[in-house]
Amino acid sequence: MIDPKLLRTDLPKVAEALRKKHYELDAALFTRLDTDRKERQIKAEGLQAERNQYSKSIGALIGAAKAKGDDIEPLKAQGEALKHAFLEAEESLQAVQSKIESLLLEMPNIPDGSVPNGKSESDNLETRRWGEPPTFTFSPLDHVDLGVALGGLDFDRGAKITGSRFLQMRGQIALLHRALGQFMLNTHITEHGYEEVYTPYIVNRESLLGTGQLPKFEADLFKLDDEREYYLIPTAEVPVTNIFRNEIIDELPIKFVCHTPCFRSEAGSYGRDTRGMIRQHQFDKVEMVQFVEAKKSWAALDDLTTHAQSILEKLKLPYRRVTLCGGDLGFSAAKTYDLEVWLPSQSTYREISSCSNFTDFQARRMKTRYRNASSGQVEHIHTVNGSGLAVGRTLVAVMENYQREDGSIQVPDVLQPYMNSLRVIS
RNA sequence: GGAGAGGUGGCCGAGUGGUUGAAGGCGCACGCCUGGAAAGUGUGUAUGCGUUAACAGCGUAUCGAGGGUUCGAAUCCCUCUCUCUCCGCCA
Repeated sequence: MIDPKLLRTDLPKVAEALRKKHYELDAALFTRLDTDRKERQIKAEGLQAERNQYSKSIGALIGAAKAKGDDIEPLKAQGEALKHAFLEAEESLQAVQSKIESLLLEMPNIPDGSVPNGKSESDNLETRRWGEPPTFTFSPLDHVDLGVALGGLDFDRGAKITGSRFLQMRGQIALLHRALGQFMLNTHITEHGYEEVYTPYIVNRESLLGTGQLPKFEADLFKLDDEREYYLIPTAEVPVTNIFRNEIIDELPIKFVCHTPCFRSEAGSYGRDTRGMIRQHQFDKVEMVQFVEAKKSWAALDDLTTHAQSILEKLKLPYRRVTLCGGDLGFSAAKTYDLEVWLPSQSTYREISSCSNFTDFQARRMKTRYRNASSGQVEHIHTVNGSGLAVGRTLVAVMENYQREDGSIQVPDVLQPYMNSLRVIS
C-alpha cells in the first residue's frame, strides 16, 4: 500500500505517477475522505479522553456522594452519556476509515521514475540479449509434438484426470522436469546465497492481501470450498513473502528460494496459449525472494535478475531481458524486468521469469519492518522477488532448443548430473 | 473425531473489575564504580494512529482475534483461532 502520509502531502504527484500505470487516482475522493477522517478522529479521541478521565475520577465522586448521602445514579448516568457520545463518534470514524482502507488496498504501487511509458507488452523495452537462437537443418517441432511423440507429455490424460490446461508427464520428460527444478534450487543455494524454504501451498486471505493478489485479483485464484477462505498459491511469492508478516526483522538482508507448484485459474485468458504447456492451471516454479533495507532494493533487484539470468546461461538458452512499461507493470511492482526465452517453434521470445522490486508496498500491507541500526527507527523493509525460473516453461525451452532431427532431445550438460548421466532423451 | 489445559512486553513471569502499557526477573543500551574486566549500582528499554517543525510533549489504541456486559475490562460472558496433554485415527 502507498504511504498514506505521502498521499496527504503529495497527492497530485502520486496521481501523476500512477497515471503511468493507467490508474486514475480519485484525488477529490481521497481528500474528502481524509478530511472527514481527521475531523472524526480528533472528535472521537477527544470524547474517549473525556470518558477515560471521568472513569478514573468516578470512584472518588461516588465515595463523596455516599458520604453526603446523595444519590449516585446521576453520576453513573453522566458516565453513560459520555459513553454514548463516544460510541457514536467512533462509529462514524470507523465508517470513513474502512472506506479509506478499501481505497488504499485497491491502489497500485507507484512505478519507479525509470519505468518506460507505454500501454502494453509491445511497449516494453529490451535492455539485454544473450545467446544466439539455434539454427536447424530441419524444421523444428514444438514441444507438444516432441513430447507426445516421446511419450513424455500427455495432455489428453491430464484433461481426463482433471480438465483442460492440466497435463501429465512421464518417464524421461518427467525426470527432465524434476532435474530442472533441482538444478535451479541447488544453483541458487550454492552459488547465489539463498536459503531454501518449504512453505504451505494453501494460504489464507491475509497472506494474499499482504502481497497484493487480493482484493483485486480474486478471479485469478483457485479458492477452496471451505469456510476458512483458503486459496491455492498462485506463486511461492505469497507464502514466502508472508513469512515475516506482522514482524519486525532484526537482521537483513534475508534471501529465500522456494520450489513450489503454482495454481492459476487463468480466468480471462481462454483463447491464449491453448496449445501445450505454456499456460497451465498448475506449474512448478522456483522463486527467489529477498527482504532488504529500503536503500538497497534497487541493487537487490539487479542482483536477483542476474541470478535468474545465470540459470538460462548455464542451460545455454538464448534469452532477452525487457523492462516492463507502465501499462504492463503488475499491481504491486514498482519496476519489473522480464526474462524471455527463445522458443524456436514460435520464433519468438516468451516470458520465463519476472523479477520485481515492490519497494515498501508489500511491506506496508504486511506490516513487515526492521530496525534501522543507524537511526534506531523502525522502518518498512523492501521486498524484491523473481522467478528463477518457471520450471514448466524452462522444460518447453529445453525441449525445443535441444531437439534433434530424429525427435530426440539432447540433455544440457548441467542437467546430466541430475539425470543419472542421461545424455539424450529418446 | 472425543476429553482437558493454556495464549500477558525481545524472553520468563505476576496480575479475577478502578492511576496496569502493564509488578518482578532475564536480556539489551548508556552511565557510575574499576588499572581493565567481572560483580555491584543507577537510568533507560514495545508498536500503530492522531496532533505537531519535532524520532519533544500531549491524546488514543493494543495483554491471541472479534463481539458483549459495565460509569470503568488483561481481569466477567460469547464466538473464533492457535498451542500443549491424553484417547482414537493416520502419511
